[in-house]
Parts: sequence; C-alpha cells; structure tokens
Amino acid sequence: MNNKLPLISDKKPDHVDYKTILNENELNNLIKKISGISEIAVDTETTSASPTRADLVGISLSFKEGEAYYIPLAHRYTKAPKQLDLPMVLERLRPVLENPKIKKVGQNIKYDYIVLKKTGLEIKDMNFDTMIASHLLNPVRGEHNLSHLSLKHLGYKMLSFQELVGDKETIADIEIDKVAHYACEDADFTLRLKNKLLPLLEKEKLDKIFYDLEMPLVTILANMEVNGIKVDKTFLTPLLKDLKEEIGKMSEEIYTLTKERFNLNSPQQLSRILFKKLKLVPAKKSKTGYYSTSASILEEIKDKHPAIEKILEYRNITKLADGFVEPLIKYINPKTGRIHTSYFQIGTSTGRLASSDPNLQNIPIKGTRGKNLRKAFIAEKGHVLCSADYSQIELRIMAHFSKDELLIRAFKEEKDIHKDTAMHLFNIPEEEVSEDDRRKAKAVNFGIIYGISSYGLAQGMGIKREKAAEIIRNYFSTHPGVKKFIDDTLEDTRRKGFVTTLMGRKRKITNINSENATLRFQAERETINTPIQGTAAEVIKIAMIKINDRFKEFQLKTRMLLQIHDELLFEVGKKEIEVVTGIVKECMENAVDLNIPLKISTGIGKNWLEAH
DNA sequence: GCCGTCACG
DNA sequence: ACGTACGTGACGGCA
Repeated sequence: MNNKLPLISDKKPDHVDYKTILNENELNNLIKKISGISEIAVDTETTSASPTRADLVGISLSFKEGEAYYIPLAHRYTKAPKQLDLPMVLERLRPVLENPKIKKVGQNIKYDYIVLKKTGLEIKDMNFDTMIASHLLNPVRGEHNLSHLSLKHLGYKMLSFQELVGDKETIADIEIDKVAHYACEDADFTLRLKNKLLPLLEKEKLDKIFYDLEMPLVTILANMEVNGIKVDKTFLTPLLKDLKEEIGKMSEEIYTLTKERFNLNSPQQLSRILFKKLKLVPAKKSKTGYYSTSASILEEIKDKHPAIEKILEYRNITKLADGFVEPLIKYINPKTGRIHTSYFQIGTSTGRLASSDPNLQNIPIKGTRGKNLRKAFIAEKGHVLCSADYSQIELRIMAHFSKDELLIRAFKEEKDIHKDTAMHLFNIPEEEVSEDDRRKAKAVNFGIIYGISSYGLAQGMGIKREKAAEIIRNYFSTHPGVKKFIDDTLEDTRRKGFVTTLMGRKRKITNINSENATLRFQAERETINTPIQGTAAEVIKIAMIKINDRFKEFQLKTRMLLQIHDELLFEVGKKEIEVVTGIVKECMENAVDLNIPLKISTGIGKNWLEAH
C-alpha cells in the first residue's frame, strides 16, 4: 500500500472552481459545457438516509477535477432564494444522465440512482463507484465512505455531513452557499478518487471483477430495492395479535413455575433464576460472570425442570413477534404496499451481499411456526412468485477447486452428496446408510466448507472432540483431493497474506502467520471458507446479470425481487412463467464453467412458502 | 455502544 | 493445550 500519504490536515485543493446554478442562463451554460464530455461525477443531496424515502434537495456534478456545479432544487429555509424548477432541470439533465455513452461516476451511486429514478430519471452507464472500488481493494467494513477515502487517497479532510447539518433537521434547511461547497466537493472528490482508484484496481488485477461483475450489479440491486416485495398486512396483523397474547400467557406460566416474576427477556436475570435459584447445572461456563442461557444449553437440561421447555418456546415466539412480524408490518411502504429492503454491496469480507432495513435474507424457514411467516410474502395480482436456488453450491465449488475424485464423481452422477459422503466416510454400502449416518456426514460436509476443526465438528455433531478428530482423519484419507486443496491454500496464503476467489476477489488474511494459536486457527478457517463462499457469491452475481440481460432482451415484465445468497426470487406474470423458468435455469446453471455441473431447483407459488 | 441471543445461507 | 465451526442483521437488556 501507499505509505507516503499526507498527514491529517485541513489542506484543500488549490484553485477549485465551484459554482451554484440558480437561473436558466447558468443552467444553459452548464449544459453547453457538459455536451461532448465522456465522464461525469454525480451526487444528490437528499432529505433522508434511506433512498426509498428520501426527497431530492439538490444535484452536484463534476466532469473535471477542481470544477464542480451545484444545482439547488428544494432548499426550504426562510429567505431561501428561488430555485430552478425540478421537472425542468431533470429534462435538461436527462440527455446527459440517461446517455449510455457518458460514464457516470459516484460514491455509493446506487443511492443516487434510486433517488433520481423516483423522479422519473434513470442513470445509464453507472461506470465507477468509488465505494465499491475501495471495498474490492480491501474488503473490510466501515472504511469506504467519502471522507475516509478522501483522507486516505487525497489527503483532504472533508467537512462531515454532521458538521454541515448540525442540529437542523435536514440538508434542505441549510443555506445554499454552505451546501453548495459541500456538494461540489463531494462530486469533485469523487471524480478525483476515481482517477486514484482505477490504477490501483488495475494493479491488483481487480478491474475485471469491478467492471464485469460489481458495477453491472449496481443497477440490478437498485431496481430490486425499488421493486420491493408485496407483503400481506391482513395476514401479519392478526398473527401479531395472536403471538402477543400467547407471549403474555406463556410468561405467566413461566413465572408460576419459577415462583418469581422477572424480566424473561434478560439473559442475565434468567440465568440467575435457573442456575442460582433453581440450582440447575449448566453444561458450559460464561465469560461475563453468569452462565449462558442459549438454546443449545437449555436443550441439554430440558428434562430437569418444567420451566425450561416453556422458556425455549417463549424465546421462539418472542423472536418471531419482536424480530419479524412487528418490524415487517412497520416496513410496509404505505405508497407501494411493499417492503423495500436495502442491499449492501460492500457488506461482507467474502463478496456476499448483505440485506438490511429490513433484512430479508434471514426470514424463518426451519420451524413450523416461523415457516408460516413466509406466507405473508405474496405476488401481485395476476402474478406468481418463482424461487430458484442452487443445490449444494458451496460443496460443488469445493469439488471444483479441490478436483477431489469422490466429490467430482458424486456431483457428475447427481448423487445425494451427504449420503455419498457417509458411504465413503463410514465405509458402508449405500443401502446401509442410516438417517443418522447421513446427518453426521452432512455435519462433516458443513465443517469442510467452514474450515474444519475437531472442536467445531464435535459441537456440530454433538460428539466428543477425539471422536470428531478421528472422523476428520477418515474424511481426509477418503478425500485426499480436499486435503490437498486445504493444505495448498493455507500454504499459499501464509506466503501471500491473502486468498482469492474464482474471479480474483482478494481478502487479506492478517493473522495467518500469527504466534497466537487462536488467532491463527481463526485465520485458517477464514482462508478455507473465503474462496468457497466468495466464489458462490460471484456465481450468483453473474447469474443475476445474465438473467437481467435476457429479461431485457425478451422485454419481459418479470421482476427480480430478492437474493438470498444461493436463491433468487422473482415476481412473474402468469403468461411468462414458462419462459422465465427456462431463462433462470439456463443462466444460473451456466453462469460459470466449472468441472462439476451446477444445478438449481425452482418452485412456483402464490407466496414465498409455496414457491420455495 | 456492547453483549447475548437467534434468524438465515 | 489452545477453544471457534464460515458469513451476515437485529432485537432487548444493560452500563
């Protein structure tokens, strides 16, 4: 990395030329200047941090370092000057922003795309997002905002948004002159950053994944957020009422059994009741002074006291009510009747997406009660939901990377992979593999993907560590290809200090040579898991781009709604079901060419439970 | 703000 | 002997 960065300072670039556009004459001059350019940085100022709720306050543009323009549109403080008419400005900017031959540069440009799309303007050719570029260069959390990047790569300390807005409600309440400088800096610095970051991407050979994968994905994610998913409020509201009633009843029953009222939601208080007052014996210690009350611990002492089972069920129901049903109702947009999640493209260190506000990547599917919740996610009238998910994508990728004979053969012959693993692991013929053998083999396969350890496997299988160690030895002797892949990957990473995925995404592994065994083991598991999880993330991203292209090509109305790591969910017009299913299968299974086949399964239904 | 807990892939 | 399965987001409690 470049270690000749300037020290923290208030140094600003010399000779900046920032202008505010307040009348049509100035706008005309700006448009004239823009015609013929090939690249422009765009930044919108808005009233809220959430793009689906935000209103536009102003737009800043820069097409040359040190030169930027701010077009105020909706500043509303007393004595605010008259500003240009929004529809008129949009029509003037449309030939530029919708021109696919002019490259758009932005910092978190998905945000600006959504804000402008709501006004009816669609940015075309989002070419460079400095936030995404920075994350590719170092996939860690929380170091990719504009002020951080400016300091790191340009040596400029920017005025923070907080310093600009102070105690005022929104940016619309701040004087145009102040905002103009801030907004122009945003556009100007974004353009300057692009010029710094592109050579770095090229040097690290990250430009291909940036231009071919991450940037095309921005528009797709933005549209998925704008699409949202329809949620049946009439299903959730009575469900919440029932759950709340049940919670009330259950807590009374528990207090009776424990002969004391306390805050059931407090792990600390619950721990005191169970392990001090009732003198139950926990299986594990805790660091923070009281014994853990987690489900796995309580499961083990379930038959020791009648309250335990009730507490587990209480937890289950409160999790549903407080963690899912209530927030989901709140997140239904009154204008659209739909929930618009937010996708975070730089949210993980492996290249997966993250979903928030609300997180729609962790909607329950396992328990009977939780599963039911998926009935609330429904299709628009005349439509159905179509779900498509990869079968065993991570194990298939492990098979590809390791070239392990048994794994490759199992996938080529479309075997039940866990059953197949059990056969070889326990050396028994197929017809003698019991459900329990299969379950054990499944835990081993999970372990392989996570960077296996005897301790972790023992926990996952509910057996002794020594026994787990023996199973791992067996696995490696029957799967020498996997063993070699793990050894080679670790060796390579110890030398280079980072791991790579199929398309060349890198993750720095800081502690791979640490003296501290705990840190080193953690680093080793990251080393094994990252290429697997990261490549799976790339495969589905490629599929999303291909699917999007085909939908456009065939002018389909089907909308992509959700991505849940190895699953895509679509809202399909009833006439398009067959053609969509075909496209989705073709694009997902042929996203990349590996030495094992990729397989998906699809489902159709009026709600998410039925479709999955 | 951090911790314990728990939902998902 | 060490002591955690990988990657996330979000809740309520507590300091």
